[in-house]
Amino acid sequence: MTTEPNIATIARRPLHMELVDCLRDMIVEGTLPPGSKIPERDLCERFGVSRTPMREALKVLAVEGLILLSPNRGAWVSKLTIGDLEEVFPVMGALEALSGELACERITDEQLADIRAAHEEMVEHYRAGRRADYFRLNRQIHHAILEAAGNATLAAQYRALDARLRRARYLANVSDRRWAQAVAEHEQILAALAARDGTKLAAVLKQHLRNKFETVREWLADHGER
Amino acid sequence: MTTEPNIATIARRPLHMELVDCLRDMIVEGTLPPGSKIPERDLCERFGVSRTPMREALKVLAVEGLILLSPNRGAWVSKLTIGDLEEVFPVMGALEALSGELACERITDEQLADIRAAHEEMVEHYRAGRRADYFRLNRQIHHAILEAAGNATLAAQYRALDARLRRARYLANVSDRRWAQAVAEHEQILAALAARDGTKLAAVLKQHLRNKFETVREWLADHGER
DNA sequence: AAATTGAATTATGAATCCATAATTACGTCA
DNA sequence: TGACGTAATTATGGATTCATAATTCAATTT
Repeated sequence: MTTEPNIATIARRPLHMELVDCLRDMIVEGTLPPGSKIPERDLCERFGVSRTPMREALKVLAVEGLILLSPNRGAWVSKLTIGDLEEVFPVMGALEALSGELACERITDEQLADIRAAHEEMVEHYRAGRRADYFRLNRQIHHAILEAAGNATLAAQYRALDARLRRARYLANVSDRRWAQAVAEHEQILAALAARDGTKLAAVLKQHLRNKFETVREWLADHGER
Repeated sequence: MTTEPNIATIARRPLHMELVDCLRDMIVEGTLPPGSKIPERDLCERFGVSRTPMREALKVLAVEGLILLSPNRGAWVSKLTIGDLEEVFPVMGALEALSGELACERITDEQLADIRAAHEEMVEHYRAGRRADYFRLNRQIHHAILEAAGNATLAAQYRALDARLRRARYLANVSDRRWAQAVAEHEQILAALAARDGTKLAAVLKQHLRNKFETVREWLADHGER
């Protein structure tokens, strides 16, 4: 929300914010694997900070849903179960659809051009089989659509959920068939955006999301966290 | 998410959680008015706690969006502007619609009966002009629908946004016209739920939400926080 | 009189310390 | 050998302390 303390400030970021970003990355990238206990003291030593900012950071990550705090027992990295997945999917679907509708109302030609460029580059990476680069551009495109929707509240909500899934998406390798399908969907996404067809875009994005979810679901079923 | 530390624990709640709940209420009820600075030290004395748990609580509330932290400058209660409102509305609308659809898929006859009972009581309060009691039951009904939807992720997201608006809804007096309209909509909500008509319920809930928003918007326009 | 500088005050950020709950390790007994 | 109970250890929750950034306010200058 919009409460600005009177004066714009340049101050350096507090330690706990720095820690939140570091820890979030560590969780998303699997350095801190799901279900593992978070060794508060060890982390403090590793980062060279005292427990106070670390504890503040853990409180923040708990609200974001990435870790779970148990009174007097410490912090655990939250697991992602198939059940969780089935809960998160409809919520993200609703948000994703909304982002598509809003983006079509508001996107500028310039923003569209940027997305188109990223799309072309992404397709190149797909053709060359460069998974990591593909994923980077993919993320960038979805981020840009969210940006074009021009709704900070929506973006924040979406990103919070996305972070919880990204851990699994990070590990799950898409099959060739699903990958091809995803690229085809991206073509449709671009077309709908260009036509400013919000209803269409919402539908495509939702389908695209389902694709992602199936990938994660299969991975979870195999590498089973229960 | 579902990570349970191995053993279920009965332990007493940490202080900072207690504080989060207290402060959230104080903000929602206007004891800490929007835009005001939060006097950390004073609050610590008032509650008889040290600064450590208080600061942890402030971090949590900042993630929830109820307060705004400025490095080295302290915490302010976030304001709600009309611009914020227009951002939050579509997001809540999407979540509200989803909750309606899911509730229709899953609600049990027993849950429906409870909601019907609450509805009857609420209508009584409306007829008698008891605003406070009406609001309490109203909130209870919406809570029950969210419960019936059986999606904890959805519920958490919705409640976070709702808390940010409740401050204004708390103060804004609905006009007689809007109040009557709201009650009429609640009749429709009940009917759609009973018929398990998810599409219909989603539409009604969304319209109902718009009603609420217009009330808040008018109040904001008058008692203008910009 | 208004504005600017600098000292005094106050509040925040972070580290350390202490009490207590939880876990682990060990020893005893069935 | 295995289960139980108790002591030792460890980790967490909370209070306190210290350093530093921000604010206040008075004094000086224009």
